[in-house]
Amino acid sequence: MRRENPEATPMMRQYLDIKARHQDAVVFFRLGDFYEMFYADAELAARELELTLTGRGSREHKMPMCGVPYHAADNYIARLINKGYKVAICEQVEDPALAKGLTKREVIKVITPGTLMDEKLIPGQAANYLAAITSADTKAETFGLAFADISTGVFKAAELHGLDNLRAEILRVDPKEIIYTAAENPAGLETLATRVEQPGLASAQKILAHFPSDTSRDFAFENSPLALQAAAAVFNYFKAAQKTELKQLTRLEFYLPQNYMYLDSASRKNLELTETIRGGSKTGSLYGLLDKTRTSMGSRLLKEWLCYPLLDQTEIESRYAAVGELLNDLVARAELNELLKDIYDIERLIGRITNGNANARDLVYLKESLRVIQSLTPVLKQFSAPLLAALQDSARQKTMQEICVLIDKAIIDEPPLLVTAGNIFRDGYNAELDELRKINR
DNA sequence: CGTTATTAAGTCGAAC
DNA sequence: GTTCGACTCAATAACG
Repeated sequence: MRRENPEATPMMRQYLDIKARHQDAVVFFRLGDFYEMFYADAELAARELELTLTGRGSREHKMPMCGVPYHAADNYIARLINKGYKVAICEQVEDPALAKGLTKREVIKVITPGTLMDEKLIPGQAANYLAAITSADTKAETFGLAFADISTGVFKAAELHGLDNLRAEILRVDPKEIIYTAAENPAGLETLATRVEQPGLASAQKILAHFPSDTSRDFAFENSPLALQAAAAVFNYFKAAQKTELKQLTRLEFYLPQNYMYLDSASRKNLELTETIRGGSKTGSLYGLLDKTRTSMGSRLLKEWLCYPLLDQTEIESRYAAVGELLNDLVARAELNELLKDIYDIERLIGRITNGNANARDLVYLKESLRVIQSLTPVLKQFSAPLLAALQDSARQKTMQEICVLIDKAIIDEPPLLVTAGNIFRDGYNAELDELRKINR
Protein backbone atom coordinates (compact mmCIF):
# COMPACT_ATOMS: atom_id res chain seq x y z
CA MET A 1 0.00 0.00 0.00
CA ARG A 2 1.27 3.41 -1.00
CA ARG A 3 1.77 6.06 1.64
CA GLU A 4 1.99 9.78 1.04
CA ASN A 5 5.00 10.17 3.33
CA PRO A 6 6.73 6.87 3.78
CA GLU A 7 9.32 6.77 6.56
CA ALA A 8 12.83 6.15 5.44
CA THR A 9 13.82 2.49 5.36
CA PRO A 10 15.99 1.30 8.25
CA MET A 11 19.05 1.41 6.05
CA MET A 12 18.31 4.93 4.91
CA ARG A 13 17.87 6.07 8.48
CA GLN A 14 21.25 4.53 9.24
CA TYR A 15 22.69 6.30 6.23
CA LEU A 16 21.19 9.69 7.06
CA ASP A 17 22.44 9.39 10.61
CA ILE A 18 25.98 8.76 9.41
CA LYS A 19 25.78 11.43 6.73
CA ALA A 20 24.62 13.98 9.32
CA ARG A 21 27.91 13.47 11.14
CA HIS A 22 29.99 13.85 7.98
CA GLN A 23 28.35 16.73 6.19
CA ASP A 24 31.52 18.00 4.57
CA ALA A 25 32.65 14.64 3.16
CA VAL A 26 31.42 12.39 0.38
CA VAL A 27 30.22 9.30 2.25
CA PHE A 28 31.22 5.97 0.67
CA PHE A 29 28.52 3.77 2.13
CA ARG A 30 29.40 0.08 1.98
CA LEU A 31 26.48 -1.94 0.75
CA GLY A 32 27.53 -5.50 0.05
CA ASP A 33 30.13 -5.49 -2.68
CA PHE A 34 29.58 -1.85 -3.45
CA TYR A 35 30.28 1.56 -2.02
CA GLU A 36 27.18 3.61 -2.61
CA MET A 37 26.62 7.33 -2.58
CA PHE A 38 23.20 8.92 -2.14
CA TYR A 39 21.45 12.22 -2.75
CA ALA A 40 23.80 15.19 -3.24
CA ASP A 41 26.88 12.98 -2.81
CA ALA A 42 25.61 10.76 -5.62
CA GLU A 43 25.04 13.70 -7.92
CA LEU A 44 28.48 15.07 -7.14
CA ALA A 45 30.23 11.72 -7.59
CA ALA A 46 28.35 10.95 -10.78
CA ARG A 47 29.41 14.31 -12.20
CA GLU A 48 33.02 14.22 -11.04
CA LEU A 49 33.72 10.52 -11.61
CA GLU A 50 31.55 9.87 -14.65
CA LEU A 51 29.46 7.29 -12.84
CA THR A 52 25.94 6.38 -13.84
CA LEU A 53 23.44 8.16 -11.67
CA THR A 54 20.67 5.76 -10.79
CA GLY A 55 18.18 5.44 -8.00
CA ARG A 56 17.04 3.35 -5.12
CA GLY A 57 13.64 2.99 -3.47
CA SER A 58 10.12 2.96 -4.75
CA ARG A 59 9.33 4.72 -7.98
CA GLU A 60 7.56 7.61 -6.27
CA HIS A 61 10.31 8.19 -3.75
CA LYS A 62 13.41 7.31 -5.68
CA MET A 63 16.58 8.78 -4.30
CA PRO A 64 19.64 9.47 -6.43
CA MET A 65 22.33 6.85 -6.05
CA CYS A 66 25.56 5.79 -7.66
CA GLY A 67 28.21 3.31 -6.62
CA VAL A 68 31.42 1.46 -7.34
CA PRO A 69 32.48 -2.10 -6.44
CA TYR A 70 34.73 -2.31 -3.39
CA HIS A 71 37.75 -3.61 -5.30
CA ALA A 72 37.71 -0.56 -7.55
CA ALA A 73 37.01 2.05 -4.88
CA ASP A 74 40.63 3.19 -4.40
CA ASN A 75 40.82 4.81 -7.81
CA TYR A 76 37.58 6.67 -7.35
CA ILE A 77 38.54 7.84 -3.88
CA ALA A 78 41.87 9.05 -5.22
CA ARG A 79 40.17 11.05 -7.94
CA LEU A 80 37.85 12.74 -5.46
CA ILE A 81 40.75 13.58 -3.14
CA ASN A 82 42.73 15.02 -6.05
CA LYS A 83 39.77 17.24 -6.80
CA GLY A 84 39.90 18.52 -3.23
CA TYR A 85 37.00 16.62 -1.70
CA LYS A 86 36.96 14.71 1.57
CA VAL A 87 35.80 11.11 1.58
CA ALA A 88 34.33 9.28 4.58
CA ILE A 89 34.66 5.51 4.32
CA CYS A 90 31.71 3.76 5.94
CA GLU A 91 32.15 0.01 6.35
CA GLN A 92 29.96 -2.86 7.48
CA VAL A 93 31.40 -3.52 10.92
CA GLU A 94 29.75 -6.89 11.51
CA ASP A 95 29.22 -10.01 9.47
CA PRO A 96 25.91 -9.56 7.60
CA ALA A 97 25.25 -13.30 7.92
CA LEU A 98 25.34 -13.04 11.70
CA ALA A 99 23.67 -9.66 11.97
CA LYS A 100 20.15 -9.50 13.25
CA GLY A 101 18.28 -7.23 10.92
CA LEU A 102 20.35 -4.43 9.49
CA THR A 103 24.13 -4.80 9.37
CA LYS A 104 25.92 -2.29 11.60
CA ARG A 105 27.90 0.32 9.72
CA GLU A 106 30.47 2.86 10.85
CA VAL A 107 32.79 5.41 9.35
CA ILE A 108 36.19 3.82 9.86
CA LYS A 109 38.23 6.68 8.44
CA VAL A 110 37.96 9.99 6.71
CA ILE A 111 40.34 10.62 3.85
CA THR A 112 41.25 14.21 3.08
CA PRO A 113 44.01 15.71 0.95
CA GLY A 114 46.09 16.39 4.08
CA THR A 115 45.60 13.06 5.84
CA LEU A 116 46.62 10.70 3.06
CA MET A 117 48.59 7.59 3.90
CA ASP A 118 48.15 5.69 0.70
CA GLU A 119 51.34 5.52 -1.35
CA LYS A 120 49.42 5.49 -4.60
CA LEU A 121 47.75 8.78 -3.86
CA ILE A 122 50.75 10.93 -2.96
CA PRO A 123 53.56 11.89 -5.27
CA GLY A 124 56.87 10.62 -3.93
CA GLN A 125 59.03 13.71 -4.18
CA ALA A 126 56.74 16.13 -2.39
CA ALA A 127 55.69 16.25 1.21
CA ASN A 128 51.97 16.01 1.86
CA TYR A 129 51.33 18.45 4.65
CA LEU A 130 48.30 19.19 6.74
CA ALA A 131 48.71 22.61 8.39
CA ALA A 132 46.89 24.20 11.32
CA ILE A 133 46.69 27.90 12.15
CA THR A 134 45.77 29.15 15.61
CA SER A 135 45.43 32.66 16.96
CA ALA A 136 44.69 34.29 20.30
CA ASP A 137 41.70 36.36 19.19
CA THR A 138 40.27 37.94 16.07
CA LYS A 139 42.57 40.97 16.02
CA ALA A 140 45.65 39.12 17.15
CA GLU A 141 48.84 39.50 15.19
CA THR A 142 50.47 36.40 16.60
CA PHE A 143 49.73 33.01 15.09
CA GLY A 144 50.56 29.43 15.82
CA LEU A 145 51.42 27.27 12.85
CA ALA A 146 51.92 23.52 12.81
CA PHE A 147 52.20 21.10 9.94
CA ALA A 148 52.69 17.38 9.60
CA ASP A 149 52.96 14.72 6.93
CA ILE A 150 51.45 11.55 8.29
CA SER A 151 53.09 9.45 5.58
CA THR A 152 56.63 10.41 6.59
CA GLY A 153 56.15 11.42 10.22
CA VAL A 154 57.53 14.94 9.82
CA PHE A 155 55.79 17.20 12.35
CA LYS A 156 56.81 20.82 13.02
CA ALA A 157 55.41 23.84 14.79
CA ALA A 158 56.30 27.51 15.01
CA GLU A 159 55.00 30.88 16.10
CA LEU A 160 54.65 33.72 13.62
CA HIS A 161 54.11 37.45 13.98
CA GLY A 162 52.02 39.36 11.50
CA LEU A 163 49.75 38.16 8.75
CA ASP A 164 52.41 38.65 6.07
CA ASN A 165 54.84 36.38 7.85
CA LEU A 166 52.14 33.79 8.37
CA ARG A 167 51.13 33.82 4.71
CA ALA A 168 54.73 33.63 3.52
CA GLU A 169 55.41 30.67 5.79
CA ILE A 170 52.30 28.84 4.65
CA LEU A 171 53.24 29.32 1.01
CA ARG A 172 56.64 27.91 1.86
CA VAL A 173 55.18 24.88 3.58
CA ASP A 174 52.74 24.44 0.71
CA PRO A 175 50.18 22.36 2.63
CA LYS A 176 47.61 20.26 0.81
CA GLU A 177 45.01 21.09 3.42
CA ILE A 178 44.61 23.71 6.13
CA ILE A 179 42.66 23.77 9.36
CA TYR A 180 42.17 27.03 11.24
CA THR A 181 40.53 28.15 14.44
CA ALA A 182 39.74 31.79 13.71
CA ALA A 183 36.38 32.87 12.32
CA GLU A 184 38.01 33.45 8.95
CA ASN A 185 40.79 31.50 7.30
CA PRO A 186 43.87 33.71 7.85
CA ALA A 187 45.75 32.04 5.01
CA GLY A 188 43.12 33.04 2.44
CA LEU A 189 44.44 30.58 -0.10
CA GLU A 190 42.56 28.28 -2.41
CA THR A 191 43.78 25.25 -0.45
CA LEU A 192 41.03 23.14 1.09
CA ALA A 193 40.46 24.69 4.51
CA THR A 194 38.29 23.63 7.44
CA ARG A 195 37.46 25.51 10.61
CA VAL A 196 37.95 23.59 13.86
CA GLU A 197 37.72 24.46 17.55
CA GLN A 198 40.95 25.73 19.03
CA PRO A 199 42.28 23.15 21.50
CA GLY A 200 42.58 24.48 25.05
CA LEU A 201 46.09 24.88 26.38
CA ALA A 202 45.70 22.14 28.97
CA SER A 203 44.46 19.60 26.45
CA ALA A 204 47.10 20.71 23.94
CA GLN A 205 49.85 19.98 26.46
CA LYS A 206 48.67 16.39 26.72
CA ILE A 207 49.80 15.59 23.19
CA LEU A 208 53.43 16.11 24.24
CA ALA A 209 53.24 12.82 26.11
CA HIS A 210 52.82 11.08 22.75
CA PHE A 211 56.38 12.07 21.75
CA PRO A 212 59.77 11.26 23.26
CA SER A 213 60.45 13.76 26.04
CA ASP A 214 62.46 16.80 25.07
CA THR A 215 62.82 19.50 27.68
CA SER A 216 64.13 22.21 25.37
CA ARG A 217 61.22 21.66 23.00
CA ASP A 218 58.72 21.73 25.86
CA PHE A 219 60.32 24.91 27.14
CA ALA A 220 59.95 26.51 23.71
CA PHE A 221 56.29 25.54 23.61
CA GLU A 222 55.75 27.07 27.03
CA ASN A 223 56.75 30.40 25.55
CA SER A 224 54.75 29.82 22.38
CA PRO A 225 51.46 28.26 23.46
CA LEU A 226 49.82 29.05 20.12
CA ALA A 227 52.33 26.82 18.34
CA LEU A 228 51.54 24.02 20.74
CA GLN A 229 47.82 24.50 20.24
CA ALA A 230 48.32 24.38 16.48
CA ALA A 231 50.25 21.12 16.85
CA ALA A 232 47.42 19.75 18.97
CA ALA A 233 44.89 20.77 16.32
CA VAL A 234 46.87 18.86 13.69
CA PHE A 235 47.20 15.87 15.99
CA ASN A 236 43.50 15.79 16.87
CA TYR A 237 42.45 16.18 13.26
CA PHE A 238 44.63 13.25 12.22
CA LYS A 239 43.28 11.18 15.05
CA ALA A 240 39.66 11.89 14.14
CA ALA A 241 40.32 11.10 10.49
CA GLN A 242 42.46 8.00 10.88
CA LYS A 243 40.93 6.62 14.05
CA THR A 244 44.28 5.09 14.97
CA GLU A 245 46.93 5.74 17.62
CA LEU A 246 49.18 7.67 15.21
CA LYS A 247 52.24 5.67 16.15
CA GLN A 248 53.92 6.82 12.95
CA LEU A 249 54.16 10.35 14.34
CA THR A 250 57.27 9.94 16.45
CA ARG A 251 58.74 13.41 16.58
CA LEU A 252 57.51 16.94 17.01
CA GLU A 253 59.88 19.80 16.36
CA PHE A 254 59.61 23.43 17.37
CA TYR A 255 61.44 25.70 14.98
CA LEU A 256 62.17 29.39 14.67
CA PRO A 257 61.27 30.80 11.24
CA GLN A 258 63.73 33.66 11.83
CA ASN A 259 66.59 31.15 11.64
CA TYR A 260 65.92 30.88 7.93
CA MET A 261 65.94 33.52 5.23
CA TYR A 262 62.63 35.35 4.97
CA LEU A 263 61.14 35.02 1.53
CA ASP A 264 57.90 36.83 0.83
CA SER A 265 55.50 35.19 -1.57
CA ALA A 266 56.39 37.49 -4.47
CA SER A 267 60.11 36.69 -4.17
CA ARG A 268 59.42 32.99 -3.88
CA LYS A 269 57.33 33.11 -6.99
CA ASN A 270 59.70 35.26 -9.02
CA LEU A 271 62.76 33.25 -8.07
CA GLU A 272 60.92 30.18 -9.37
CA LEU A 273 62.34 28.21 -6.49
CA THR A 274 60.08 25.19 -6.72
CA GLU A 275 57.79 25.94 -9.64
CA THR A 276 57.75 28.12 -12.71
CA ILE A 277 55.69 31.31 -12.84
CA ARG A 278 53.94 30.19 -16.00
CA GLY A 279 52.24 26.86 -15.58
CA GLY A 280 53.61 26.20 -12.11
CA SER A 281 55.56 23.15 -13.17
CA LYS A 282 58.61 21.78 -11.39
CA THR A 283 60.50 21.44 -14.66
CA GLY A 284 62.21 24.74 -15.31
CA SER A 285 62.28 25.79 -11.67
CA LEU A 286 65.46 25.92 -9.60
CA TYR A 287 64.34 22.81 -7.78
CA GLY A 288 63.68 21.02 -11.06
CA LEU A 289 67.16 21.98 -12.26
CA LEU A 290 69.00 20.92 -9.12
CA ASP A 291 67.03 17.80 -8.31
CA LYS A 292 69.39 15.00 -9.22
CA THR A 293 68.54 13.18 -6.02
CA ARG A 294 68.42 9.42 -5.99
CA THR A 295 65.79 8.84 -3.33
CA SER A 296 62.42 10.31 -2.44
CA MET A 297 63.84 11.34 0.93
CA GLY A 298 66.60 13.26 -0.84
CA SER A 299 64.14 14.94 -3.14
CA ARG A 300 62.02 16.14 -0.24
CA LEU A 301 65.08 17.31 1.70
CA LEU A 302 66.44 19.28 -1.24
CA LYS A 303 63.12 21.05 -1.62
CA GLU A 304 63.13 21.91 2.07
CA TRP A 305 66.68 23.26 1.89
CA LEU A 306 65.78 25.44 -1.08
CA CYS A 307 62.71 26.82 0.67
CA TYR A 308 64.55 27.40 3.94
CA PRO A 309 67.88 29.05 3.08
CA LEU A 310 70.22 29.07 6.09
CA LEU A 311 71.33 32.32 7.73
CA ASP A 312 73.82 31.04 10.28
CA GLN A 313 77.36 31.24 8.94
CA THR A 314 78.61 28.17 10.77
CA GLU A 315 75.76 26.06 9.45
CA ILE A 316 76.26 27.33 5.92
CA GLU A 317 80.00 26.60 6.00
CA SER A 318 79.37 23.18 7.41
CA ARG A 319 77.03 22.38 4.53
CA TYR A 320 79.52 23.79 2.04
CA ALA A 321 82.27 21.63 3.48
CA ALA A 322 80.22 18.51 2.90
CA VAL A 323 79.18 19.52 -0.60
CA GLY A 324 82.77 20.47 -1.43
CA GLU A 325 84.13 17.16 -0.35
CA LEU A 326 81.57 15.26 -2.38
CA LEU A 327 82.24 17.49 -5.37
CA ASN A 328 85.96 16.77 -5.29
CA ASP A 329 85.71 13.02 -4.99
CA LEU A 330 84.39 11.83 -8.30
CA VAL A 331 84.89 8.16 -7.52
CA ALA A 332 83.15 8.19 -4.15
CA ARG A 333 80.34 10.25 -5.58
CA ALA A 334 79.76 7.74 -8.34
CA GLU A 335 79.76 4.96 -5.77
CA LEU A 336 77.20 6.77 -3.60
CA ASN A 337 75.08 7.47 -6.64
CA GLU A 338 75.04 3.82 -7.51
CA LEU A 339 74.19 2.71 -3.99
CA LEU A 340 71.54 5.33 -3.22
CA LYS A 341 69.41 4.52 -6.23
CA ASP A 342 68.48 1.18 -4.66
CA ILE A 343 67.02 2.75 -1.55
CA TYR A 344 63.24 2.90 -1.39
CA ASP A 345 61.20 5.56 0.38
CA ILE A 346 62.10 4.37 3.87
CA GLU A 347 60.19 7.13 5.64
CA ARG A 348 56.93 6.08 4.05
CA LEU A 349 57.70 2.37 4.33
CA ILE A 350 58.18 2.80 8.07
CA GLY A 351 55.03 4.90 8.25
CA ARG A 352 53.02 2.06 6.75
CA ILE A 353 54.68 -0.58 8.89
CA THR A 354 54.03 1.39 12.09
CA ASN A 355 50.47 2.07 11.02
CA GLY A 356 49.93 -1.64 10.42
CA ASN A 357 48.99 -1.44 6.75
CA ALA A 358 52.24 -2.53 5.16
CA ASN A 359 52.37 -5.57 2.89
CA ALA A 360 55.08 -8.21 2.68
CA ARG A 361 56.73 -6.45 -0.20
CA ASP A 362 57.13 -3.30 1.89
CA LEU A 363 59.11 -5.35 4.39
CA VAL A 364 61.35 -6.75 1.68
CA TYR A 365 61.89 -3.24 0.34
CA LEU A 366 62.86 -2.10 3.83
CA LYS A 367 65.31 -4.97 4.14
CA GLU A 368 66.92 -4.18 0.78
CA SER A 369 67.14 -0.48 1.61
CA LEU A 370 68.73 -1.09 5.01
CA ARG A 371 71.28 -3.41 3.38
CA VAL A 372 72.28 -0.61 1.04
CA ILE A 373 72.58 1.82 3.93
CA GLN A 374 74.96 -0.53 5.67
CA SER A 375 77.18 -0.68 2.63
CA LEU A 376 77.28 3.13 2.54
CA THR A 377 79.46 3.22 5.65
CA PRO A 378 82.77 2.23 4.02
CA VAL A 379 82.28 4.93 1.37
CA LEU A 380 81.35 7.57 3.95
CA LYS A 381 84.44 6.72 6.02
CA GLN A 382 86.61 8.47 3.44
CA PHE A 383 85.11 11.83 4.29
CA SER A 384 86.00 14.17 7.12
CA ALA A 385 83.33 16.89 6.82
CA PRO A 386 81.29 16.86 10.03
CA LEU A 387 77.93 16.53 8.28
CA LEU A 388 79.10 13.44 6.40
CA ALA A 389 80.88 11.98 9.41
CA ALA A 390 77.69 12.36 11.42
CA LEU A 391 75.94 10.11 8.93
CA GLN A 392 78.20 7.19 9.82
CA ASP A 393 77.46 7.61 13.50
CA SER A 394 73.73 7.97 13.03
CA ALA A 395 73.56 4.67 11.20
CA ARG A 396 72.83 2.24 14.00
CA GLN A 397 74.46 -0.72 12.38
CA LYS A 398 73.42 -3.33 14.89
CA THR A 399 69.70 -2.58 14.89
CA MET A 400 69.63 -2.38 11.11
CA GLN A 401 71.48 -5.66 10.86
CA GLU A 402 68.98 -7.33 13.19
CA ILE A 403 66.00 -6.04 11.23
CA CYS A 404 67.52 -7.27 7.97
CA VAL A 405 68.21 -10.71 9.37
CA LEU A 406 64.71 -11.03 10.80
CA ILE A 407 62.95 -10.01 7.60
CA ASP A 408 65.27 -12.16 5.54
CA LYS A 409 64.63 -15.22 7.71
CA ALA A 410 60.87 -14.75 7.68
CA ILE A 411 59.85 -13.57 4.24
CA ILE A 412 60.59 -14.87 0.76
CA ASP A 413 62.41 -12.60 -1.68
CA GLU A 414 59.47 -11.81 -3.94
CA PRO A 415 56.31 -12.06 -1.86
CA PRO A 416 52.87 -11.37 -3.29
CA LEU A 417 51.31 -7.97 -2.76
CA LEU A 418 48.19 -9.30 -1.09
CA VAL A 419 48.42 -10.83 2.37
CA THR A 420 45.55 -13.13 1.43
CA ALA A 421 47.54 -14.57 -1.47
CA GLY A 422 49.60 -16.67 0.97
CA ASN A 423 53.13 -17.88 0.28
CA ILE A 424 54.69 -15.02 2.17
CA PHE A 425 56.78 -16.75 4.81
CA ARG A 426 59.80 -18.90 4.15
CA ASP A 427 59.75 -22.63 4.84
CA GLY A 428 61.43 -23.28 8.15
CA TYR A 429 60.49 -19.96 9.74
CA ASN A 430 57.50 -21.24 11.66
CA ALA A 431 57.05 -24.92 12.53
CA GLU A 432 53.27 -24.73 12.74
CA LEU A 433 53.01 -23.08 9.33
CA ASP A 434 55.32 -25.74 7.85
CA GLU A 435 53.11 -28.45 9.33
CA LEU A 436 49.92 -26.92 7.96
CA ARG A 437 51.48 -26.56 4.53
CA LYS A 438 52.51 -30.23 4.59
CA ILE A 439 48.93 -31.28 5.41
CA ASN A 440 47.56 -29.07 2.67
CA ARG A 441 49.76 -30.69 0.04
C1' DC B 1 4.38 -14.80 4.45
C1' DG B 2 8.05 -16.24 1.04
C1' DT B 3 10.23 -15.59 -3.37
C1' DT B 4 12.04 -12.90 -7.07
C1' DA B 5 13.73 -8.71 -9.27
C1' DT B 6 16.35 -4.50 -8.98
C1' DT B 7 20.84 -1.66 -8.46
C1' DA B 8 26.21 0.21 -9.39
C1' DA B 9 31.35 -1.18 -12.11
C1' DG B 10 34.34 -4.66 -12.84
C1' DT B 11 35.63 -9.52 -13.77
C1' DC B 12 35.36 -13.71 -15.75
C1' DG B 13 33.96 -17.01 -18.96
C1' DA B 14 31.41 -18.21 -23.14
C1' DA B 15 30.01 -17.34 -27.55
C1' DC B 16 30.87 -15.14 -31.89
C1' DG C 1 40.01 -10.20 -30.63
C1' DT C 2 35.78 -8.52 -29.13
C1' DT C 3 31.30 -8.44 -27.34
C1' DC C 4 27.69 -10.20 -24.42
C1' DG C 5 25.83 -11.82 -20.21
C1' DA C 6 26.11 -13.88 -15.71
C1' DC C 7 27.78 -12.94 -11.40
C1' DT C 8 29.51 -10.45 -7.36
C1' DC C 9 26.44 -8.26 -2.22
C1' DA C 10 22.97 -6.28 0.79
C1' DA C 11 18.67 -4.18 1.13
C1' DT C 12 14.23 -3.74 -0.23
C1' DA C 13 10.49 -3.13 -3.58
C1' DA C 14 7.27 -5.75 -5.92
C1' DC C 15 5.20 -9.63 -6.83
C1' DG C 16 2.77 -14.10 -5.93
